[in-house]
Amino acid sequence: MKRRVTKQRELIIKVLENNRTHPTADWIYEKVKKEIPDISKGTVYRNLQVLLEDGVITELNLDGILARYEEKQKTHYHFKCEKCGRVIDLDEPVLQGINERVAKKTGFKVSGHQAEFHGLCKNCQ
Amino acid sequence: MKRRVTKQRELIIKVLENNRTHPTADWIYEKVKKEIPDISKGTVYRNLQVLLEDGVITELNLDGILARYEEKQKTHYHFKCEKCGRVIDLDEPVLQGINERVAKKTGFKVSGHQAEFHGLCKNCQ
DNA sequence: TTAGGTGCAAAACCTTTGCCATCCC
DNA sequence: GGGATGGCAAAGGTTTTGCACCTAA
Repeated sequence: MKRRVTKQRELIIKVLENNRTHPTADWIYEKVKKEIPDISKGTVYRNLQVLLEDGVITELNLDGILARYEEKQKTHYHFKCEKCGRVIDLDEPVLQGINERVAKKTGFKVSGHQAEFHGLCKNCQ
Repeated sequence: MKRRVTKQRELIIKVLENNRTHPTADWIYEKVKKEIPDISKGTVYRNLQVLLEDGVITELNLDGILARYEEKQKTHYHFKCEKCGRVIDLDEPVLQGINERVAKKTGFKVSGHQAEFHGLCKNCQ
Protein backbone atom coordinates (compact mmCIF):
# COMPACT_ATOMS: atom_id res chain seq x y z
CA MET A 1 0.00 0.00 0.00
CA LYS A 2 1.51 3.28 -1.10
CA ARG A 3 1.43 5.91 1.64
CA ARG A 4 0.41 9.48 1.12
CA VAL A 5 1.41 12.52 3.08
CA THR A 6 -1.55 14.06 4.83
CA LYS A 7 -1.59 16.80 7.40
CA GLN A 8 -3.39 14.50 9.82
CA ARG A 9 -0.72 11.83 9.66
CA GLU A 10 2.12 14.33 9.78
CA LEU A 11 0.71 15.98 12.84
CA ILE A 12 0.31 12.69 14.67
CA ILE A 13 3.94 11.89 13.98
CA LYS A 14 4.98 15.33 15.15
CA VAL A 15 3.03 14.93 18.37
CA LEU A 16 4.82 11.68 19.08
CA GLU A 17 8.21 13.09 18.19
CA ASN A 18 7.99 15.82 20.76
CA ASN A 19 6.80 13.62 23.48
CA ARG A 20 8.27 11.47 26.19
CA THR A 21 5.01 10.64 27.91
CA HIS A 22 3.99 7.50 26.01
CA PRO A 23 0.54 8.88 25.34
CA THR A 24 -2.63 6.93 24.75
CA ALA A 25 -4.59 7.14 21.52
CA ASP A 26 -7.08 9.40 23.19
CA TRP A 27 -4.43 11.76 24.47
CA ILE A 28 -3.00 12.00 20.97
CA TYR A 29 -6.46 12.67 19.62
CA GLU A 30 -7.03 15.53 22.03
CA LYS A 31 -3.65 17.02 21.26
CA VAL A 32 -4.05 16.80 17.50
CA LYS A 33 -7.55 18.19 17.74
CA LYS A 34 -6.20 21.53 18.87
CA GLU A 35 -4.64 22.01 15.49
CA ILE A 36 -7.13 20.13 13.32
CA PRO A 37 -10.37 20.58 15.22
CA ASP A 38 -12.52 18.28 13.16
CA ILE A 39 -10.16 15.33 12.99
CA SER A 40 -11.90 12.14 13.99
CA LYS A 41 -10.82 9.46 16.39
CA GLY A 42 -11.09 6.89 13.65
CA THR A 43 -8.41 8.75 11.74
CA VAL A 44 -6.12 8.76 14.74
CA TYR A 45 -6.55 5.03 15.24
CA ARG A 46 -6.14 4.29 11.55
CA ASN A 47 -2.98 6.32 11.39
CA LEU A 48 -1.52 4.78 14.49
CA GLN A 49 -2.16 1.44 12.84
CA VAL A 50 -0.38 2.56 9.68
CA LEU A 51 2.56 3.94 11.61
CA LEU A 52 2.85 0.73 13.57
CA GLU A 53 2.88 -1.27 10.35
CA ASP A 54 5.54 0.95 8.90
CA GLY A 55 7.59 0.67 12.04
CA VAL A 56 7.52 4.40 12.69
CA ILE A 57 6.10 4.00 16.17
CA THR A 58 5.87 1.32 18.82
CA GLU A 59 2.88 0.18 20.81
CA LEU A 60 3.24 -0.50 24.53
CA ASN A 61 0.79 -2.62 26.45
CA LEU A 62 1.57 -2.26 30.09
CA ASP A 63 -1.79 -1.19 31.03
CA GLY A 64 -4.49 -3.71 30.55
CA ILE A 65 -6.83 -1.10 29.24
CA LEU A 66 -5.29 1.44 26.98
CA ALA A 67 -2.50 1.03 24.51
CA ARG A 68 0.28 3.56 24.62
CA TYR A 69 2.46 4.72 21.78
CA GLU A 70 5.91 6.12 21.30
CA GLU A 71 8.14 7.11 18.47
CA LYS A 72 10.31 4.23 17.36
CA GLN A 73 13.81 4.37 18.71
CA LYS A 74 16.51 2.02 19.82
CA THR A 75 15.42 -0.59 22.32
CA HIS A 76 15.04 0.64 25.85
CA TYR A 77 13.14 -0.36 28.94
CA HIS A 78 10.23 1.22 30.74
CA PHE A 79 9.21 1.87 34.28
CA LYS A 80 5.56 2.13 35.20
CA CYS A 81 4.61 3.83 38.45
CA GLU A 82 1.93 1.82 40.20
CA LYS A 83 0.49 4.91 41.82
CA CYS A 84 0.45 7.73 39.30
CA GLY A 85 0.52 5.50 36.24
CA ARG A 86 3.30 7.37 34.50
CA VAL A 87 5.46 5.41 32.10
CA ILE A 88 9.07 6.49 32.14
CA ASP A 89 11.95 5.56 29.86
CA LEU A 90 14.94 3.99 31.55
CA ASP A 91 18.49 4.29 30.32
CA GLU A 92 19.44 0.95 31.78
CA PRO A 93 21.66 -0.65 29.13
CA VAL A 94 19.80 -3.17 27.02
CA LEU A 95 20.83 -6.73 27.57
CA GLN A 96 23.14 -7.88 24.85
CA GLY A 97 22.83 -11.27 23.34
CA ILE A 98 19.80 -12.29 25.32
CA ASN A 99 17.61 -12.66 22.24
CA GLU A 100 20.12 -15.01 20.73
CA ARG A 101 20.41 -16.97 23.93
CA VAL A 102 16.66 -17.48 24.10
CA ALA A 103 16.55 -18.38 20.41
CA LYS A 104 19.25 -21.00 20.83
CA LYS A 105 17.63 -22.50 23.87
CA THR A 106 14.11 -22.68 22.51
CA GLY A 107 14.44 -22.98 18.78
CA PHE A 108 12.18 -19.99 18.34
CA LYS A 109 12.94 -17.15 16.00
CA VAL A 110 13.36 -14.21 18.37
CA SER A 111 13.03 -10.78 16.88
CA GLY A 112 13.24 -8.74 20.04
CA HIS A 113 12.20 -8.25 23.62
CA GLN A 114 10.87 -5.62 25.91
CA ALA A 115 10.96 -5.18 29.64
CA GLU A 116 9.02 -3.14 32.12
CA PHE A 117 9.89 -2.41 35.69
CA HIS A 118 7.26 -1.41 38.15
CA GLY A 119 7.11 0.21 41.54
CA LEU A 120 6.88 3.78 42.78
CA CYS A 121 8.42 6.77 41.09
CA LYS A 122 10.20 9.51 42.99
CA ASN A 123 7.10 11.64 43.46
CA CYS A 124 4.91 8.85 44.70
CA GLN A 125 7.04 7.25 47.40
CA MET B 1 -12.42 -6.71 52.88
CA LYS B 2 -12.82 -10.21 54.23
CA ARG B 3 -12.84 -12.87 51.52
CA ARG B 4 -15.22 -15.76 51.41
CA VAL B 5 -14.70 -19.15 49.88
CA THR B 6 -17.16 -19.65 47.05
CA LYS B 7 -17.27 -22.44 44.55
CA GLN B 8 -17.01 -19.92 41.74
CA ARG B 9 -13.79 -18.42 43.05
CA GLU B 10 -12.30 -21.78 43.91
CA LEU B 11 -12.99 -23.10 40.46
CA ILE B 12 -11.38 -20.11 38.79
CA ILE B 13 -8.27 -20.64 40.86
CA LYS B 14 -8.28 -24.32 40.00
CA VAL B 15 -8.57 -23.59 36.31
CA LEU B 16 -5.55 -21.31 36.49
CA GLU B 17 -3.56 -23.79 38.54
CA ASN B 18 -3.87 -26.49 35.94
CA ASN B 19 -3.01 -24.28 33.08
CA ARG B 20 0.08 -23.14 31.26
CA THR B 21 -1.72 -21.33 28.48
CA HIS B 22 -2.09 -17.85 29.99
CA PRO B 23 -5.78 -17.76 29.23
CA THR B 24 -7.95 -14.72 28.67
CA ALA B 25 -10.88 -13.85 30.89
CA ASP B 26 -13.24 -15.19 28.29
CA TRP B 27 -11.41 -18.49 27.99
CA ILE B 28 -11.59 -18.88 31.76
CA TYR B 29 -15.28 -18.09 31.66
CA GLU B 30 -15.97 -20.77 29.06
CA LYS B 31 -13.95 -23.31 31.00
CA VAL B 32 -15.60 -22.57 34.32
CA LYS B 33 -19.01 -22.59 32.71
CA LYS B 34 -18.72 -26.29 32.01
CA GLU B 35 -18.85 -26.97 35.71
CA ILE B 36 -21.03 -24.08 36.84
CA PRO B 37 -23.25 -23.50 33.83
CA ASP B 38 -24.94 -20.35 35.02
CA ILE B 39 -21.90 -18.49 36.23
CA SER B 40 -21.79 -15.01 34.79
CA LYS B 41 -18.96 -13.18 33.12
CA GLY B 42 -19.23 -10.43 35.68
CA THR B 43 -18.39 -12.95 38.37
CA VAL B 44 -15.34 -14.10 36.47
CA TYR B 45 -14.07 -10.56 36.04
CA ARG B 46 -14.83 -9.65 39.63
CA ASN B 47 -12.99 -12.68 40.89
CA LEU B 48 -10.00 -12.10 38.66
CA GLN B 49 -9.86 -8.61 40.12
CA VAL B 50 -9.97 -9.97 43.65
CA LEU B 51 -7.30 -12.55 42.93
CA LEU B 52 -5.07 -9.89 41.41
CA GLU B 53 -5.48 -7.72 44.47
CA ASP B 54 -4.65 -10.61 46.73
CA GLY B 55 -1.62 -11.46 44.63
CA VAL B 56 -2.87 -14.93 43.81
CA ILE B 57 -2.62 -14.40 40.09
CA THR B 58 -0.79 -12.13 37.68
CA GLU B 59 -2.12 -10.17 34.77
CA LEU B 60 -0.18 -10.05 31.51
CA ASN B 61 -0.72 -7.35 28.95
CA LEU B 62 1.14 -8.30 25.84
CA ASP B 63 -1.77 -8.06 23.65
CA GLY B 64 -3.29 -4.67 23.30
CA ILE B 65 -6.74 -6.09 23.43
CA LEU B 66 -7.23 -8.87 25.92
CA ALA B 67 -5.64 -9.30 29.27
CA ARG B 68 -4.22 -12.70 30.08
CA TYR B 69 -3.88 -14.30 33.47
CA GLU B 70 -1.68 -16.82 35.14
CA GLU B 71 -1.24 -18.28 38.57
CA LYS B 72 1.29 -16.34 40.57
CA GLN B 73 4.69 -17.96 40.62
CA LYS B 74 8.28 -16.98 40.77
CA THR B 75 9.35 -14.41 38.20
CA HIS B 76 9.84 -15.73 34.72
CA TYR B 77 9.76 -14.35 31.22
CA HIS B 78 7.36 -14.84 28.36
CA PHE B 79 7.57 -15.35 24.65
CA LYS B 80 4.73 -14.27 22.41
CA CYS B 81 4.49 -15.74 18.93
CA GLU B 82 3.64 -13.01 16.47
CA LYS B 83 1.85 -15.43 14.20
CA CYS B 84 -0.21 -17.82 16.32
CA GLY B 85 -0.44 -15.54 19.34
CA ARG B 86 0.54 -18.19 21.84
CA VAL B 87 2.23 -17.01 25.01
CA ILE B 88 4.89 -19.38 26.25
CA ASP B 89 6.84 -19.42 29.50
CA LEU B 90 10.60 -19.27 29.16
CA ASP B 91 13.01 -20.81 31.59
CA GLU B 92 15.64 -18.22 30.85
CA PRO B 93 17.16 -17.39 34.24
CA VAL B 94 15.78 -14.20 35.71
CA LEU B 95 18.21 -11.33 35.83
CA GLN B 96 19.60 -10.95 39.28
CA GLY B 97 20.10 -7.60 40.86
CA ILE B 98 18.65 -5.67 37.98
CA ASN B 99 15.78 -4.27 40.05
CA GLU B 100 18.25 -2.94 42.56
CA ARG B 101 20.42 -1.47 39.86
CA VAL B 102 17.50 0.42 38.35
CA ALA B 103 16.39 1.55 41.80
CA LYS B 104 19.81 2.90 42.61
CA LYS B 105 20.17 4.69 39.32
CA THR B 106 16.73 6.28 39.27
CA GLY B 107 15.75 6.73 42.89
CA PHE B 108 12.53 4.85 42.19
CA LYS B 109 11.23 2.13 44.42
CA VAL B 110 11.35 -0.91 42.17
CA SER B 111 9.19 -3.84 43.15
CA GLY B 112 9.78 -6.02 40.13
CA HIS B 113 10.04 -6.35 36.41
CA GLN B 114 8.75 -8.43 33.60
CA ALA B 115 10.05 -9.15 30.14
CA GLU B 116 8.53 -10.47 26.97
CA PHE B 117 10.30 -11.76 23.93
CA HIS B 118 8.59 -11.90 20.60
CA GLY B 119 9.11 -13.59 17.28
CA LEU B 120 8.03 -16.89 15.79
CA CYS B 121 7.57 -20.09 17.70
CA LYS B 122 8.73 -23.45 16.42
CA ASN B 123 5.49 -24.28 14.67
CA CYS B 124 5.15 -20.97 12.90
CA GLN B 125 8.57 -20.53 11.31
C1' DT C 1 -27.67 -12.14 61.00
C1' DT C 2 -25.00 -9.81 57.71
C1' DA C 3 -21.39 -8.44 54.90
C1' DG C 4 -19.48 -10.38 50.92
C1' DG C 5 -20.66 -12.77 46.56
C1' DT C 6 -23.50 -13.92 42.48
C1' DG C 7 -26.50 -13.42 38.12
C1' DC C 8 -28.27 -10.66 34.94
C1' DA C 9 -28.35 -6.96 32.04
C1' DA C 10 -27.15 -2.50 31.00
C1' DA C 11 -23.51 0.70 30.70
C1' DA C 12 -18.96 2.21 29.90
C1' DC C 13 -14.87 2.00 27.27
C1' DC C 14 -11.63 1.43 23.77
C1' DT C 15 -10.98 0.28 19.03
C1' DT C 16 -12.46 -1.00 14.43
C1' DT C 17 -15.20 -0.46 10.30
C1' DG C 18 -18.50 0.84 6.47
C1' DC C 19 -19.73 4.41 3.61
C1' DC C 20 -19.06 8.20 0.99
C1' DA C 21 -16.79 12.52 0.28
C1' DT C 22 -12.22 14.41 -0.24
C1' DC C 23 -7.48 14.91 -1.24
C1' DC C 24 -2.80 13.53 -2.78
C1' DC C 25 0.13 12.05 -6.51
C1' DG D 1 -8.46 10.10 -12.57
C1' DG D 2 -7.86 6.80 -9.25
C1' DG D 3 -6.57 4.99 -5.26
C1' DA D 4 -5.40 6.30 -0.54
C1' DT D 5 -7.28 8.91 3.33
C1' DG D 6 -10.51 11.35 6.26
C1' DG D 7 -14.98 12.33 8.80
C1' DC D 8 -18.85 10.53 10.86
C1' DA D 9 -21.33 7.34 13.16
C1' DA D 10 -22.46 2.78 14.03
C1' DA D 11 -20.79 -1.59 15.31
C1' DG D 12 -17.70 -4.73 17.87
C1' DG D 13 -15.52 -6.58 21.68
C1' DT D 14 -13.87 -6.39 26.41
C1' DT D 15 -14.53 -5.02 31.09
C1' DT D 16 -17.19 -2.71 34.71
C1' DT D 17 -21.27 -1.80 37.42
C1' DG D 18 -26.02 -1.32 39.61
C1' DC D 19 -29.30 -3.93 41.71
C1' DA D 20 -31.86 -7.46 43.85
C1' DC D 21 -31.24 -11.91 45.47
C1' DC D 22 -28.17 -15.42 47.67
C1' DT D 23 -24.97 -17.63 50.95
C1' DA D 24 -20.83 -18.44 53.66
C1' DA D 25 -19.34 -17.56 58.19
